[in-house]
Amino acid sequence: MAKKVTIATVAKYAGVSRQTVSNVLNTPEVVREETRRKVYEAVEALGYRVSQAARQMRTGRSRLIATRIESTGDGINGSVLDRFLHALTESAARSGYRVLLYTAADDDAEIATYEDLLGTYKPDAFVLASTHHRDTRTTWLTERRLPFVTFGRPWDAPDRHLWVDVDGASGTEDATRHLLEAGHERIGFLGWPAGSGVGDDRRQGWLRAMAAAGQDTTGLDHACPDRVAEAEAVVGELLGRDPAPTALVCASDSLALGALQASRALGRPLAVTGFDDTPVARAIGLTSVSQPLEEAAARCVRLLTRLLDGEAEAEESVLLRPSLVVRDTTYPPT
Amino acid sequence: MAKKVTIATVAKYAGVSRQTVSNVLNTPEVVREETRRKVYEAVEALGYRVSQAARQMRTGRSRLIATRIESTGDGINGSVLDRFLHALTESAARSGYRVLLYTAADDDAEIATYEDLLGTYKPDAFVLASTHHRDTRTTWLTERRLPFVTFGRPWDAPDRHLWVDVDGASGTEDATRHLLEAGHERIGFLGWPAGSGVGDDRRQGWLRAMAAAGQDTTGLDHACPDRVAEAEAVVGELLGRDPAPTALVCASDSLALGALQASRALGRPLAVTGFDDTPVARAIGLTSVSQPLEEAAARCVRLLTRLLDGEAEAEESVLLRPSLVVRDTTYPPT
DNA sequence: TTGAAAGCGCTAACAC
DNA sequence: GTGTTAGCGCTTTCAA
Repeated sequence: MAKKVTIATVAKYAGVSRQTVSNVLNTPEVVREETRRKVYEAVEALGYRVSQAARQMRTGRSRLIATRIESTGDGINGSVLDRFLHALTESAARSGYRVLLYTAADDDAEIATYEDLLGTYKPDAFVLASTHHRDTRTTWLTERRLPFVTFGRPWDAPDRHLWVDVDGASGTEDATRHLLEAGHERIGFLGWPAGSGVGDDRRQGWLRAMAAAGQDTTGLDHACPDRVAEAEAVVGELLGRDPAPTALVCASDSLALGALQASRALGRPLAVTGFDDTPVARAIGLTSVSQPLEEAAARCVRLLTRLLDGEAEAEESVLLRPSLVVRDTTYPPT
Repeated sequence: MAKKVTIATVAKYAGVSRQTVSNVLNTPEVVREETRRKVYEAVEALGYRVSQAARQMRTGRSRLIATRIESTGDGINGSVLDRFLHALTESAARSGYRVLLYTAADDDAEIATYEDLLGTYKPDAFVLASTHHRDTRTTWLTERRLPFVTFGRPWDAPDRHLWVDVDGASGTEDATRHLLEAGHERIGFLGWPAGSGVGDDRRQGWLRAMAAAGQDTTGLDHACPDRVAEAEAVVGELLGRDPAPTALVCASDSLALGALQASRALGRPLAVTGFDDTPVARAIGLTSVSQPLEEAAARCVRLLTRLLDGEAEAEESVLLRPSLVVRDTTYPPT
């Protein structure tokens, strides 16, 4: 292992004092051009890197962003958070931060983890995903004035915290409009049971588009848990009705996959759209709403760095527009 | 923000010296029972947590394990690494370590990241996934005597580093045997082009099982890139031949999904097995080989902690057996 | 067993 | 513009 190269090594090599090196690194504008160059050369030649631990002891900042990695759950939709996490890691690195991972079974466990982390690794900020009604995590963090951003709106109140989210309603609205343009009229919605922020939001988009087109939606709004098998059952029953919907806007790719399987099993054509543009959608050629996850992650990091640099107040939460990825399995109306 | 509680606060509260507190925390057996209890109480009451930064300055150990988060790629198989990462985070936490994330486009970029990370955050160890032929990362780390484990065998040589892996051949062997027992004889294999360690390993299992059953495999070994669409095309062509295979062991769920779609599109029954038991397999009822990822992650952490505690030499790499998850879509032979 | 002293590498204050 | 001093919180000597 190469011997340690500290700020003192660099100073000696460059023929300046330790402090000057520190200055060059942290407030370069305060050092004379030539000195600065000498120091940079020394840093380069020696392969010097600031020790985070030492820096943290002085500044109290760890340049660490902590976030939770979720258990994949259904797994089809889970991949969305994984892609977000990947993008977050990349964005954070670009801003000089690293992502520290933790797991937690529920909100309480997560809060306990905050306490532990804050005492030990002292992350500068948290990124929370999967916000939900009555989210205790955000209130806990807010009360302690800890910097954080959520990927997902606060669904309860016009909360006093920063967030980044994707406009789900706009996504399902696009999907519905796409089906309307293809000539469909009886377009159903398959979502999750009412009460979830995300799910209800996606339902709104469908309602909006249908209303705009002057279509009646009675008897077309359906819900079931986010599992393929259940969706298949529900849709199977649906297709037996008269009149049956000719198209279905789904709140997730899992539901959409179930719907598609039901329609195939019964040999009854059904146009289906999903949500999240997961690998499965790509694989089976399903039209789906795609979230701009890279953009979302980048915005989270940006919000956070501003917040940490004290330029906070000016910043505002962000609502991004998703896009519809059209694939050709969507059957024409019969 | 609660005021800082340091080791000194605890010492005062417990009525002992600072050093005693440190002893209780690091080498409890050296402190008298009663004193120890007092200190623990103080720690509890004050909610004290050791500062990692300070500890690291003294000990040089960060209690950080660094690992790469990959871009989801195909996404169907990508979920395997995500589940592994989740499990790794959990296992690491149980051993008092946290997982630090980074991204890298290729081996060289990854090595550059090692240098950066080692200079700044000083992770105690690395976990590398997706090992491949001519892996420059492992040699780089080995040369510098940096602690690491790979999830995936070193495919080139009987390398001098620790690894944990899952026996892919055993998995496909089980799958093949399962199909044989169901009465199939012309069982094909659909894998990746020769040259990938993982892919070739999985092919071996199929060969082994077929040989054991006295089945001829000529003309039954197929390969294509790991994408659903390509698999669908390949299998579509295959089913047109005479005689066509009645069953297909696939090296991944992506390939299996493609195969299934081809068989459905043509209305030609085909029994298919996949690999990795991804969410998609679960969703569409595909029989698939499941990797024990939690176990694999736990073994990685265990190997690493031993290594870091100096009990290294005794440790050995681990080859785990996967299990076959049988689902009922597997058609009977015709 | 417990306590005192030193120092890990860095940066914020202040002096030069 | 540059150098000196101090100390962040901890653990590792060494002495009591």
